[in-house]
Amino acid sequence: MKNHEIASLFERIADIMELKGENTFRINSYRKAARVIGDLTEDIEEIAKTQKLTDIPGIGKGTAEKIIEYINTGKMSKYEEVKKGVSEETVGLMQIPGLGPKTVSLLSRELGIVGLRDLENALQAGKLKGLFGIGEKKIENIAKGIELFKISQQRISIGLAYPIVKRIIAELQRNPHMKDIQAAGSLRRMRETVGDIDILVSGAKGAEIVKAFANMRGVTQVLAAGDTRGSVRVEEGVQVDVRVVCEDDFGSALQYFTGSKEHNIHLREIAKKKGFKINEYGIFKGDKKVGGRFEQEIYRILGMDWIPPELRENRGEIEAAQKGTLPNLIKLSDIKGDLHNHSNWSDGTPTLEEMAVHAMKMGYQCLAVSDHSRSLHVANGLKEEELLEEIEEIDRLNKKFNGFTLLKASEVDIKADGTLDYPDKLLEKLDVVVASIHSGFKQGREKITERMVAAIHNHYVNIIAHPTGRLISKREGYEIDMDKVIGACSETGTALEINCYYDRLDLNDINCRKAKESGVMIAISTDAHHVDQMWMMELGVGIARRGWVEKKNVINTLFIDKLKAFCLKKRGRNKRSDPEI
DNA sequence: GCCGTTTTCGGCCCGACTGTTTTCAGTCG
Repeated sequence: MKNHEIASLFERIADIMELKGENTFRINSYRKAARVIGDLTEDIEEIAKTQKLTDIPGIGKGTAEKIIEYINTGKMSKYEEVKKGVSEETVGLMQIPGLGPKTVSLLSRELGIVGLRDLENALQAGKLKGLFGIGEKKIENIAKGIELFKISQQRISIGLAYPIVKRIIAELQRNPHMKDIQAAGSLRRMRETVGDIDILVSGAKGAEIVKAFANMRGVTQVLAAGDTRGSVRVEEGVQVDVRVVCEDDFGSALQYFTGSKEHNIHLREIAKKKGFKINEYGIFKGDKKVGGRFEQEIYRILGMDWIPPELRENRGEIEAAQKGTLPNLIKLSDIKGDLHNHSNWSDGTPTLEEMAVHAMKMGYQCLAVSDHSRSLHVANGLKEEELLEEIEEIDRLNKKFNGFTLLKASEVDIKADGTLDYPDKLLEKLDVVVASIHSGFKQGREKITERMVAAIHNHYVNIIAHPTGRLISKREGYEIDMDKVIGACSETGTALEINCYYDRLDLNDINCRKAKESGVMIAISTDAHHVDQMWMMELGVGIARRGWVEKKNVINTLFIDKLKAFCLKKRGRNKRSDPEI
C-alpha cells in the first residue's frame, strides 16, 4: 500500500512550498491531500484503478494526476520540481518552535544556513544580530526553541499521560474557586501519543487557580503562571498547561482546545457558510453570542449531532454528524471481560486468584488467563503438561466463584513457519486461543503475512494479539500486509486484538476502523502482567472509539455464553467443511 | 489546488501573543 508514501510526499511538497513563500491556500490544499490520504482505510492504488480518486474530499484533478503519476512511475514530477535548490535539512528547521518559513528562509538566504548545526554555529558566532526583523529577543527565542526542540522530539504514550492527568484533576478539584475541569487536546481525543497535556478549567479567580496549579505536588518547574494560563513541567518530564476561562465560555473553549485542528477548521468553515462565527469564547451570529456554555450547543446550532472527542480528526465525522449517522461508540462500561492476561504461571506477577478477584472488582464477568506458550522461554512459557496443570487449577478455582469465570486460554506463539506452539489436541481444551508473533520480526512482508494468515486459518485460533508487534517510540512493527490479515480474519471468524498495554496500543485506530469496516470482530485486551495494569482497558476502549468501533463489534462485550459460542463457532465451521474430522 | 444551498471565479478558520516597528508580520495552537 502506497498511501503513506504518497501522503508524506505531499506533506514534503507543502513544507518546501511554504519555505519558498508560495501561495498559502495552495500549500494548504497539499497538506489537506496528505492528511486525507494518510487517513484512508482503503488502498489508494485500488481507488486509482477505479478512477475514484477525485471522489475523495480534498483530492481534485491536479492531485489525482500526481497520485497516478507516482503509482505508475514511482516519481512525482511536482516534487522533483519543487525540491530543486532546497535542502531537506533546511526544511526540517521549521520544526523548531518559533522558526517558521519566513525566518528559516531569511536565515538560509542571508547566512547560508542549511541545517541545525549551521544554525547553532551562527547563533554562537552572533551572526544573527542585525538581520532585518531579528532583534535580541528573537535570537534568544530561537536558542530556546532549539533546546525545546531537542527535548520535545518525543511524544509520550497516552498511557503515561493519562494517570498524570487523573492525578492533577483530582488535586485541582479540591480548589474551591473552580467550577468545571476537563482534560482537552489530544489526550481527550485519546490519541495514542500526546505532546503535552492541556487542562481546561472554569472559575472566576483565575490567578488563584493557576497558583494552586503551579504549587501542586509533582511539579518540578514552573514555566509560566499568569491570570488565565499556567504552564509547568512535572516529575514525569511532561509539560502540563492549564487554561482558565469563565464559566459561560467553558463549552466553546473545550471544543476549541480539544481540536483536532483539522476538525475545527472544517467546523468553522461550516459555521461561516451558515452565517455563524465560532471561537473559544462562543458561537456568534453577528455580534450576538448564541451559545458557548456547553460544547453540545455548538454542534446543535450548526445542525449536527454532538461529536465524541475521539472522532474529531476530520475523517468524515462531521458529515456523519450532519446526517445523523455517527456510530454509537463502545463505552468502557460495555466491557464484560479481559481476554489476554498473564499470571505467575508464566511471566506475570499475580496468582490466578488475585487476577480473578481484581477482575470481579472491575465488574467483569470473566477473565482469560492466557499465559505464554512453551517456546517463549524468556517469558517462562508453559510446557504442555504445565498448561494442563494450570487448566486443572482454573477448574478448581471456578468452582469457588459465583457469577464469574476464569477462562482457560493461552497466548500461543506463532512460530516462524506459521504453525502454532501447541498441538491442536491441547488447544482444544481451551476456551479461548490467543495467537501472536514474538520472534522472526525481520522475515519480510510476504513471509510474515503468510505466517500470520496460516495461523489465522488454524481452527482453534480465536484472537490475533498485538497484530503488528509495534512498540510506541521503541520499535516499528514487523512489516505485514494488514489487508490480507483482515481478509483472512473476516473469512475465518477470527478476532483482531486491540492490545491496551500503553506502549503497544496495537491495532491502532486506523487499522481498527479498517477491521471494523470489513466485519472483523475486535477483542480489547490489556495484556496485563499485574493487576495494576488492568485499568489500561480504558486506553484500548479509547483506541476502539477512535476506530469508530461499536459495542456490537467487540467480543468482550458479549455475555459469557455468547463469547464461548463465538470461539467454538470457528471450530465447528471447520469441522463441517472438513469431513475427515 | 480545491470547491460550490451566493457554483466555474473568488474565496479559502480564528484569535492570541510576541517582537519589531510605529501599524503589522510571523508564529502558534
